[in-house]
Amino acid sequence: MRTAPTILHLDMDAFFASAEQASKPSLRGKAVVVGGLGPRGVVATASYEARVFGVHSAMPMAQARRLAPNAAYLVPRFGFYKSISEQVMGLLRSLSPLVEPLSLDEAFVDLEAGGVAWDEASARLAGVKLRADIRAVTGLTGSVGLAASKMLAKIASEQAKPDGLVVIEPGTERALLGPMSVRTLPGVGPATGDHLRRAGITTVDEIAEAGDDELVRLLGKAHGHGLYAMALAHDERPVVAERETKSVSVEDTYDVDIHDRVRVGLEVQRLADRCVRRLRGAGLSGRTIVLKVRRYDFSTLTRSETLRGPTDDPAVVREAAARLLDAVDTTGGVRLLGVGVSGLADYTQEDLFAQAAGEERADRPPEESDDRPEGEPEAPVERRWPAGHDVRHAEYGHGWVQGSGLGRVTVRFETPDSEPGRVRTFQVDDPDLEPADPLPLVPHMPPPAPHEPPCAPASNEPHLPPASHLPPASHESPTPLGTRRPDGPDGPGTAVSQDSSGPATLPKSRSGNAGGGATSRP
DNA sequence: TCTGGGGTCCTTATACGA
DNA sequence: TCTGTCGTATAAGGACCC
Repeated sequence: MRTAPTILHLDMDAFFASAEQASKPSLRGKAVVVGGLGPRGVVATASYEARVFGVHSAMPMAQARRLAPNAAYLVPRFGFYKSISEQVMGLLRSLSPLVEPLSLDEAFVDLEAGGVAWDEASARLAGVKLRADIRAVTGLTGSVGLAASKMLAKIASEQAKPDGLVVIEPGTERALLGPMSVRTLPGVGPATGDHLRRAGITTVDEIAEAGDDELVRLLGKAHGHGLYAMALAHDERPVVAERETKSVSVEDTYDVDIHDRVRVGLEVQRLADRCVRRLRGAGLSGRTIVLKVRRYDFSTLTRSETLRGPTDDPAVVREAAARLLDAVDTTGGVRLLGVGVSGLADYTQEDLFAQAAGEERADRPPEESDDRPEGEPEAPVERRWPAGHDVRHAEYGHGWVQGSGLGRVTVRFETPDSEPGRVRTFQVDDPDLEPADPLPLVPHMPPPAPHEPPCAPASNEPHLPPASHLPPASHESPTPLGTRRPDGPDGPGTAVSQDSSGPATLPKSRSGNAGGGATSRP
């Protein structure tokens, strides 16, 4: 156990929702819910304003809509979040080479390995600077926990939320942890929590009192030993930078249960192809094919088959998945299907074929293109406008989809550094309207990373000057609410005019940030 | 109106060869 | 040679995490 709080845990605050608010001025200070919008969607992230209504992650979307009917409901844009995440991870890696990302919005950093911190004062300093850098580079806030172990650093960042920093000083861990709920400890979810409660254990102290043997008796060897150690604040897990992938899988939940057996078979084939595409994209192959079926009553079963050797051949995976499906009773309907591959190896069959037998590939079908059901005519390419996605209009410039339906799409025209914009409605097939990449959240980002997706160049739309033309601090909006751009009728009655007088949750100015957040590398 | 998607790890049962 | 045992692989399910 370390003697100084040199493990840092970063957790971005309501990440997806905050990113959307930063990207869309009209949503700042408002309830925003990001998640699946279909009839079976769940909440991925709710903004703090939405949490006031009781909305939280993993809640069914229908329930969220009942609790917060006036919130903005958006579909997740993972590419956008990933590009922000890469900026944040870059900042973390400037602190230490030992960074362990847990997800797009969370990571551990070993500050000692980076040489930037060895005692409490230096660790705190690194945490403070990190938070400032994140704010400057992304415009978003993150919470930081510092402690002598991973578990405690994570608990600290949880306490720091939102937008804070908490240090747990070595020596104070037991006293801090003792009165907390068992659910605080990593690995204790609803089931284990219930299990412990039935045994009369509800606090961390009570786990410690119960003893190692009792925990193992209740929860089994691995879980029991592990939990007992955690309760004593013993956690020696190292920060691990590189984790190798153990499995690759794809799954779909359908808006309505599928009853048609033929259709089930076709869906499984599609999923197998998608899975292989992902597998190949990662340069991997695998031996074990897994089929997952969730039935109408939510009962879930998996069937798996292990091949003699690893494959990344779509035909092989499709056939294995089809065999596995043969052994599953789907009467009553299925709500979810999934295909996965595990037992991964580090090469692709592509390589082997290329080496061994390059010629017999000719008769294989072109597998990349068959996501589309064959026989599908290509003509009726109904353009889809997912809520929250960026668009560009030839005349009105950059905006985002506020909603669509009945052949029309409603767009709000605003950019991360503009005032809240106005709303207009178009036909879904309006030729002047096209999908666009997200704009950067902060004016001219520090190092224009070469691998950055094509969201880099700021708008060249004449009505909305690029952010870099604006004065640094409080600028006048080129399109203040209420002023009109030339011509065009206003949006229809569906447009809700929004009061933006409330304080923005997110910082817009980058006052006094000399380095632009580009921290020096050690 | 219920309950996503992509993972990880653990437990238990079973088969099999030495 | 028969039987029990041990270790390993496989299969299935469950809990948990973000």
